Amino acid sequence: MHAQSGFRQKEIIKAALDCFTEMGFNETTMADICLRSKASNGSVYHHFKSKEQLASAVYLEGIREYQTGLLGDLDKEHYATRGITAMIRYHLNWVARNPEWSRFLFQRRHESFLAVTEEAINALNKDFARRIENWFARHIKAGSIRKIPLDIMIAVILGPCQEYARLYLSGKAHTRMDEAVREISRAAWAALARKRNI
Amino acid sequence: MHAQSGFRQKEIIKAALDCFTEMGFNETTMADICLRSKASNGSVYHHFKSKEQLASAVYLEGIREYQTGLLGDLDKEHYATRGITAMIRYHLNWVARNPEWSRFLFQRRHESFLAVTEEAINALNKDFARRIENWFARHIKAGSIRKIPLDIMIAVILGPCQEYARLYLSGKAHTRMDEAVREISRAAWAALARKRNI
DNA sequence: CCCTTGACTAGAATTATATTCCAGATTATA
DNA sequence: TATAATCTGGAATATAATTCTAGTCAAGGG
Repeated sequence: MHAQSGFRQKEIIKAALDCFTEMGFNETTMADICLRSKASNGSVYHHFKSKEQLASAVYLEGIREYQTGLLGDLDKEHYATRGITAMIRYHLNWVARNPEWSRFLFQRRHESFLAVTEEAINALNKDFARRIENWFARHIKAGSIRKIPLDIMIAVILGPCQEYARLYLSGKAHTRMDEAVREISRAAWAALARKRNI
Repeated sequence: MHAQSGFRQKEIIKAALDCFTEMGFNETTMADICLRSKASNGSVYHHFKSKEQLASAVYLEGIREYQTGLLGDLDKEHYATRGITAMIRYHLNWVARNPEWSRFLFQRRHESFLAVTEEAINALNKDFARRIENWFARHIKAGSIRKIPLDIMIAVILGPCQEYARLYLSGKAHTRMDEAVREISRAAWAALARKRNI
């Protein structure tokens, strides 16, 4: 192998992410990515068949990291309240720790370039959704969470996180993150709890 | 004037939005826009100095329409509960009625091309934010809504709308929209009400 | 009525950038 | 070591944005 197999590939993905965060997706040229990754044009195109596919690869790398971590944290929690808080905390912490990935993942979510890796992304999402769904089903059955359609559930829990994260990433959030976790968790729990609650 | 002043301009904006929705921003070429709007290359560049600026104009047109409508609905409501429901209903209805604008506005929100019209956008947003802020301040003062930082408030109300809208627009929402309005309103109210509530 | 001006339109020329191509280098393996 | 597979470099090509030049058209002043 040259150095390590996959080494170049990772270098290029890293460089691409850096460029995308610094200058935006449309603005970064392949030449920028070559320069930053110290790989030649030919090399980049050997590993990724287009700018779009490279962007997809960046996306995939990020989403995988995010999802596995979230599921890890969630599975540790057996009480509904704590599980929901854990999700919210995980999401916001992840954003704080990985601002570049976050920007890319959450803002590029609907880019058409993702079509290139659609199957891979769908596979990831499907498994992720299934496991999240199971967790909720368990708690609805047990009676600790109100019976609400899953899409609404997701909207009520993740929506506020996303919106706060958006503000946070653009420097427009005033509330500290730990307080945001508390407040958003409280809101989510008030909305989802079976019994009356503060 | 040729025909009507500003007529060409509007034609071009309309054509651009159509192209963007059908093929995505990156994928549509200026040639596509010329073809669809029946304007020549030169004409398009006479009215808009770049593809980016054209996209900005599209964005601006949409956001203005959205914001004025929302404020209109909100100002009609004097009870806190009803105001919050009105906001949520307005948002989701707007998305349902204007899927193309919605996709463009909410997905392109962070595109760097917006920098071109930054001042105009900031001016709109600033006024919008001020008026929203006043509405909430009134109700917090009156004691009907818990005292929560504004960014969290926005996150808790608009976040779920956005997330549901995203699912809706990509055809992944299962819950009907009128039910979504009810559920999300209930959730928001549970989270924000000063007194215990269902 | 003619001339000038400014707003607008057309399409060709230019430039920037993504993509393709191919020759050569490096590594793994037989 | 021979050979195939993988990888790299950079030039050549293609595509699409942008600029440029030469107009057309309507309105108003002299």
